[in-house]
Amino acid sequence: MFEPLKAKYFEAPTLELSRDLLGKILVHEGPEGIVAGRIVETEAYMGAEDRAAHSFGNRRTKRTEVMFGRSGLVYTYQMHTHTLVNVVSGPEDEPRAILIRAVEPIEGIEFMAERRGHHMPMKQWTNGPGKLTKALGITMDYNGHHFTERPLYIAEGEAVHAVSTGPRVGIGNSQEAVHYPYRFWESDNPFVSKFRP
DNA sequence: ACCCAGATCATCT
DNA sequence: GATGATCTGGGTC
Repeated sequence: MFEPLKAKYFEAPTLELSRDLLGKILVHEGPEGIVAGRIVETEAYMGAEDRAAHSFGNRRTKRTEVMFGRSGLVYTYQMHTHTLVNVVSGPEDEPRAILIRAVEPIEGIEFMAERRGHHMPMKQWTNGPGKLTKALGITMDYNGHHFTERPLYIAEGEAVHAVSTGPRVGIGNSQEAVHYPYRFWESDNPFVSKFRP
């Protein structure tokens, strides 16, 4: 089946890792069974110097604390009623993270359908950061977990065909950071999220 | 295009 | 202790 990647994998520079995570498999071995999705969209948040990052200016709160830890840790946070999941990146005390914005359903289709609602077309199950956490059953309980460990981990996958880059989504008030090309997605993949105008 | 659900945090009072 | 903003999604208009 799927095997977790080693901790060393997550030590790559943040932008490189954001690009490389495309095609990898996000796996959750939940109580009901295995659900997995192929990562097709990510966004890098570059820590102290990035106005769009929670950790801008090394802001350290209960929420951002895990971003200061070692690479490969799970950073989850709530956006209104939704949970969003990030991969912590960079050495300790460099509070960088990569937001997983979209995945392509691979395994456990029936569990995803159940959690997202059978009336919804498959394309809309996981094409957004709040949607994929719900589809895969990822909750705030995983904050501080490590992506090399079951039951929530990242595994080797199928290489991406082509990668596009562009500005990040939904960071309107972040001044100069608004235009940084820190969003990565697999070109023409139908499970990539819609840009928010 | 708007509305609202409501966790977390900064910035008030 | 209250308010306003946010890395969003679903429903409705």
